[in-house]
Amino acid sequence: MTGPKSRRRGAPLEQAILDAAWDELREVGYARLTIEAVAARAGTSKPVIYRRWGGRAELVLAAWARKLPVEPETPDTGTLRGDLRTLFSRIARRADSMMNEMVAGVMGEAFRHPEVAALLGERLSNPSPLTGAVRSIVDRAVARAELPPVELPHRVLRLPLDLVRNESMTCGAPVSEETVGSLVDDVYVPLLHGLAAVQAAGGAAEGRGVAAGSGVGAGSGLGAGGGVREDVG
Amino acid sequence: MTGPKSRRRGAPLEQAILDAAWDELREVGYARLTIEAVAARAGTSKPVIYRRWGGRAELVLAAWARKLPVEPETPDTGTLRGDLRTLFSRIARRADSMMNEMVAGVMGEAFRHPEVAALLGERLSNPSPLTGAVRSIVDRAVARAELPPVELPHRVLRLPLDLVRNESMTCGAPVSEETVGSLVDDVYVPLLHGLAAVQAAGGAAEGRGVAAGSGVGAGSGLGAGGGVREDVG
DNA sequence: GCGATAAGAAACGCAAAGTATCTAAAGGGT
DNA sequence: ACCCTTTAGATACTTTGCGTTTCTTATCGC
Repeated sequence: MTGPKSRRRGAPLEQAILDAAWDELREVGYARLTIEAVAARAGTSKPVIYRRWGGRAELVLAAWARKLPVEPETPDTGTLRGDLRTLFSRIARRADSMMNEMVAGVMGEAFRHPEVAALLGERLSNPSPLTGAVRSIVDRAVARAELPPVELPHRVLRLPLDLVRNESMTCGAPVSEETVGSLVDDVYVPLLHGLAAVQAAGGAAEGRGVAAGSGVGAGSGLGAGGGVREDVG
Repeated sequence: MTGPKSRRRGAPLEQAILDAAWDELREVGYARLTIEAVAARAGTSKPVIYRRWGGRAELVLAAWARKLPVEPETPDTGTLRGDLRTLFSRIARRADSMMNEMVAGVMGEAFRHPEVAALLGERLSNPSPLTGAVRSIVDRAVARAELPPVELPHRVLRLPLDLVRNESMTCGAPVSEETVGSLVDDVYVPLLHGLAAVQAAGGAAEGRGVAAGSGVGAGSGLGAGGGVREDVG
């Protein structure tokens, strides 16, 4: 054996710490994850971790970043709605409670640490493999003439993930099949049809869709509302 | 004066504590809010607070619940798009960083305390005054023939708030006018048109819209994906 | 091998959580 | 007016984890 006094450095040590952090995250969650526990699990000590990362949030984000996005196999059920339900369900499974608890926790700290906010935002706004799946699903639906040709803005591409995450986080529980159905049937499918319609109508007026010249109160008028702002929900 | 030894009890004391909690929240935010500080500000002591609430999350939720939802004056700019932009902007202003930091923080704890999750979920899924505003805006657009008649499912009614909150929380910064524009133009307006179209077409097939009989992979098949579930974004 | 670098171990001060104990004030009932 | 139950308010305590400091010594580049 290497003996009781072998001492790792650099990359291998870093990997060990990140692995430990990830395992700890899976076992106790973000709220109960402590630097000390990660250090212990990695067989190292706190200062080694603090020398590399600024705190829990950064450590966890680094551990997360190592996990490569899983390319979801694009579902192919034969209908737009079926494909979307399958896709949304898969997202809902993967966005399990550990993941969401982590995101919620990191978010809480992101408000105080701009660099954490930046890392998190980057992580959440680039669901690259998912956007590909959405695109293929829609393309296939267009090919089947189930949907008029439509171009999907970035916002719409990332919407599935945003919807599911929002749902999962606000109810703090796994997203039910019923909810998935509602997201697909009440929101996403109609949205796709609407986008197609709007693009067919507005034709020339690219980019900013719909009634493109109409924005009356659009700029920064924003009306009254300057007062109380106590509540949102 | 009442003298240095006047002692509040019951409701008045409770109100004082909740006010203190709210003020503290506004000043230092959820992450840095401590029970001790709230007790000090309210001129009372920790045990008094712990006798009434289980911890930060419950205390803060109670303080929040006292703030009555502000009835937003329904904007009236003359166009659907203008009204929506104004409404979304107002939501974005009210969902300021304090609010979102609080929600994020409470969410973090909600995963460990089911009762907190319940309170939070209830609070977030009933944006009653907002749904009214959305309805009026849409009704007016329908009256102007800017939009075919359309019925809005609950999910669609709460979508504006969900979209803005999601945006605000994931980027940890105020939602820009540009983002608001994207939410309205790329998502919400097309969605409304799509809903109208779908309802006009599907006519009889109420409730669950679109291709109502098609759900192939809908049930619980959910395909592969059972393996890695490491990443979402 | 030598010297710079950095890991590992231990301990620190600090802050806040949550709990326990005690006192004395408030308020209700007679 | 009194007593008696309730509970506010004060204080102190244990625990936990943070983030830091110090010191020793293993590892690596030269």
